[in-house]
Amino acid sequence: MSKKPKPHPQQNHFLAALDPDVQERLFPHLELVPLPLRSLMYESGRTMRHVYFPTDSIISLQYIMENGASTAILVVGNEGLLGISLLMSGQGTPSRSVVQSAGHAYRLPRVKVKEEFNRHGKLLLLMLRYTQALITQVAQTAVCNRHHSIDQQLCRWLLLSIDRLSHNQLNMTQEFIGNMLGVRREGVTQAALKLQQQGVISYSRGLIKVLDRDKLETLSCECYGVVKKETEMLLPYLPKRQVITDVAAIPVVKLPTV
Amino acid sequence: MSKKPKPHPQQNHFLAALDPDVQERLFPHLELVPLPLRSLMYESGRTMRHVYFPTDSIISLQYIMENGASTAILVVGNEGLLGISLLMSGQGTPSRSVVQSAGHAYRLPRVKVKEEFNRHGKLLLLMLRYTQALITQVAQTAVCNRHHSIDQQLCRWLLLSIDRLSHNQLNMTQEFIGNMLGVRREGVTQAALKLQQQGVISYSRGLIKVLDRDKLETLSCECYGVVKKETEMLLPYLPKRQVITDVAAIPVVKLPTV
DNA sequence: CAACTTCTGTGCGATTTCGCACACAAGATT
DNA sequence: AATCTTGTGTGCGAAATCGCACAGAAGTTG
Repeated sequence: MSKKPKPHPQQNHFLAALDPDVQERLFPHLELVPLPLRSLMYESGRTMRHVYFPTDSIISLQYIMENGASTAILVVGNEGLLGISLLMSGQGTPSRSVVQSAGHAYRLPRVKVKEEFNRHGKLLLLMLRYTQALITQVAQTAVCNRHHSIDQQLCRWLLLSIDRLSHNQLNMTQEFIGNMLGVRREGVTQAALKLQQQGVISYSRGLIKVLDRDKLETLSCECYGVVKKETEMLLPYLPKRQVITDVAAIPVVKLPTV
Repeated sequence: MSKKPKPHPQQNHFLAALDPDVQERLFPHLELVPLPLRSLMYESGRTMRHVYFPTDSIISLQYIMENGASTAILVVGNEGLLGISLLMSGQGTPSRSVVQSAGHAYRLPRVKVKEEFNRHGKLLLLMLRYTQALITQVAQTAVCNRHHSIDQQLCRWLLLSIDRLSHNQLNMTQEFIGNMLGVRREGVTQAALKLQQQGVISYSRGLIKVLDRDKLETLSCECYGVVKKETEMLLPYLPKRQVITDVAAIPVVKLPTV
């Protein structure tokens, strides 16, 4: 296969929504980072030096219990960014961030973002709105964990994921999904089987294809809809006033693997 | 019983931590609001015109499902404030806020807070830190809902609540706790019985007394500790530089009951 | 004090999820 | 082709929780 073209920074909606002057200040410091499946972006206790803006990748944020059990509480794709806590307090969070769908992200040094943040312009404004959408997603996860079946939660999870991609395929095993939802792998198998029998998805060895998105929505709990609606209300990144960027000139960085 | 003295604004740690000049600008607009048990502070779809700073009350924030089931995702006491979403986006959230422990709160018109917020001073700084602590609490609730027993969650809930009061008594029925945790009333009864038999709490008809706080902590899941640690790290409201305020001059407001 | 409402205790079968064990299937390795 | 690793399907008893029904206890009201 030949070399694929680099993704453009503007593919990340958050970056795209920044004012041209902000973009002009920040974009010279951009680095492109390929994100292989399952690489570890952040772990509790470590220091994060960059803020990441996914273009065609998905990062999920999970909390890990002392006994190793985990739950994903948030999915970040090209609608947002990873690392708002760096702006809010400078402190890390007691969480872990893992690449859930391989792809790329642009990143900026936390210092540069912080500088721009302190100008109290569009970046601050967008960050606040994104934070509220984030809180909604986390809160709805809490509710969902309490009240809904594995079947419903699987639907929600699949929808949240494909919403953040330009295709309908997901690279994740049932074991992985189990970790994300905080349930047994067998439980995911049962739920996935039902979906496959209904022709909603098909899958094999870690590759899931969504065949009937509409049906998936009807089978999902209301949680997905609530989050989606709130997100769309809070993040209407409408007029993309783009700064022309020479993508080729942006350096590419390799992340260390776990 | 004779009239009790008004609580002081500085009893709210957030207000107390503001710089004197900020306090001087804001405090003239303060109103004192008595918060009767179970009064409704906010409901999804309504407009909030004030930001509330509890002094000796607790407000809990819950999400309601279409079928009426609910889960509390956040507890707000004198360490924080209700209404950050007004600052973050101006939009409401799909949640409901209820007074969980009667008492008082000071409130400020959203416009005044927003004005001060836009000065990008201490208020903004504190608000960001508080928001991060809030996210941690919500996220930990999500994890807890997934992985821990009713017994453990009851302990967590009791601890979060009494931490925000100056005494060790809680006014809530088991039915109410059930609504907050999103579990059946009978489940709460079972869990509460165990605690009472171990001498950790005593209760009768909606009045719970915490007798052995230490034991309660050991019986709780790790979620409580994580939230507490993060909160203390993020909100070290250290030097209280107080503006002398004439409490008597602050107007008192009555909230409409549900 | 009688009637009523509210809160708490208890029992039981249904349901969901868990934990574990194991079989099988599809790629990957040699 | 033979073997190994990884991912998926299945069966079972155990545990937690649910939904419901009802009884009794503690206040409240008339």
